[in-house]
Amino acid sequence: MSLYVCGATVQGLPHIGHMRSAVCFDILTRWLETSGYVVTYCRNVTDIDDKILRAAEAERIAWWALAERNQRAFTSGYDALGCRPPDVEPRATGHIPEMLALIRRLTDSGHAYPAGGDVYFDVRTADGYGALSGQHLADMRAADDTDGAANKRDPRDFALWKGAKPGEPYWDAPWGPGRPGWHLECSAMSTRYLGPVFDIHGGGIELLFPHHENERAQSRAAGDDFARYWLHNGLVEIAGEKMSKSVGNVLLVTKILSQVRPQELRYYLGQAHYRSPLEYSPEALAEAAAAYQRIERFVTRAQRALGGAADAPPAGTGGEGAPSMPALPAAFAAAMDDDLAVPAALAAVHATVRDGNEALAAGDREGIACRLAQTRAMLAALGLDPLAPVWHDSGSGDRLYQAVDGLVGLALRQREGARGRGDYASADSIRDTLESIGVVVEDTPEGPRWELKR
RNA sequence: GGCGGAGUGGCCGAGUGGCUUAGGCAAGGGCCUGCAAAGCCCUGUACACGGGUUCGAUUCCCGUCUCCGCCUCCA
Repeated sequence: MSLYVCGATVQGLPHIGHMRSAVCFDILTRWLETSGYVVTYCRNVTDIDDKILRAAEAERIAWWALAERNQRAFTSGYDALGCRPPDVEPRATGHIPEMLALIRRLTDSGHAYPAGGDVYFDVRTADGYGALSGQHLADMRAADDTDGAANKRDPRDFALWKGAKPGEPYWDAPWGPGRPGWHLECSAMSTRYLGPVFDIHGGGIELLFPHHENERAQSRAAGDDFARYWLHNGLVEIAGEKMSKSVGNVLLVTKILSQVRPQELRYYLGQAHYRSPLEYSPEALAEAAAAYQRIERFVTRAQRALGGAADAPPAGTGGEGAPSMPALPAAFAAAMDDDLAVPAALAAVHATVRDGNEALAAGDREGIACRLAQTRAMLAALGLDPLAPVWHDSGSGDRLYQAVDGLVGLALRQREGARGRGDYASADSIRDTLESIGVVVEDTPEGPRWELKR
């Protein structure tokens, strides 16, 4: 199964809208793999465009340094949310020869024409232009396109190659120095890695027109069959408006991650159906975090009840263990098979968690083990296994944790002593003190437990 | 003006022609607990509005209103 997703134009820092797209397609690839497909996942990086040049100029740094820096920020965002890296992440500037070759095919076949240093795609020569997005050429508003409008045969024609203006970076080309048009980049890179026909092309819904329509038009005009299926994720909105750089209402990933843990943000972004718009609110984010914590608590309690030792992660978590697949509940699989109905799939997760909690209350080890395995398998398919290594720091924090655990243990022993004497005032005082420094105490049949307040 | 999507109970968010109480969060009651916490059980006003089809519509059809996206760079 081959998958191409439009990644970021690295003009700025990643916001949670970018992350939603990444999470949606990460869930898709995980589910395809869980279903037995071998997936080749390609997500591009647009590292040259007008906005990048402008931003670099404003910061007085090189455009490529700005692009590189922002790309790293995107990568850390994807990593933090447990999105597995694509198999290939091509950058536009690394594929100029492929792009020039594609333009050549289009000019040779009469679908493109050079004009004034640019090269344009002639949309009137494209069969079925508009079919993907349902647009009709006649009904479309003419773009008040700034550059090059005068050179176009038709106002709807779009640039495959943009002639360099003075001071702009450029690559040499038969039509004069310049740089590739945005739509062309994706056509060239997707077919370079996935072949002239591939299975799924994804991206945000705002890319449907003109970006994807144009990709499709030029690739098919060049003789490539191109994508078999198109998937578009809905946008994240704030106060009834889409979140975007151009609107100026972006919520940066780093900012949200100072409020919730990455796995909670992932749960939030992934819980709505991928095609639905997602209206952001701090309350909704907090609810998602609470819902995830409920699942997580079951997993940790079940682990503990079964004797603790962390077992191998279930299939699909990105671990390289043998894919010994625990049985996924049928309701979960059916939901995921139905156009990736994650909300319904999560209902199956919660039902299993409830069963598991009942098993815990009853001390039914077999029931606990079964529900734990099922829950983790389902969560792994969503990239949300609470025990997956991605969510846990390793190394540096351990000694500190040991020290804190020892100190808290000391306080808890004193509290147990007070409770044993019936001195509940002292016991509660100790509990309150611990809570005031962020340590939540919970009494269980096996003795007190503590964890950091979230 | 054209194209596409959406309006569901306090909130988020699924779904279906007549029992899905979807699920979660929040709220109230109960069990458990020294008290809590966690967990489990129970509980509530829902399907934008107006018509129509139907034995029956939140679910189908028509109309109206509102919102969002795209038609220009954008996950």
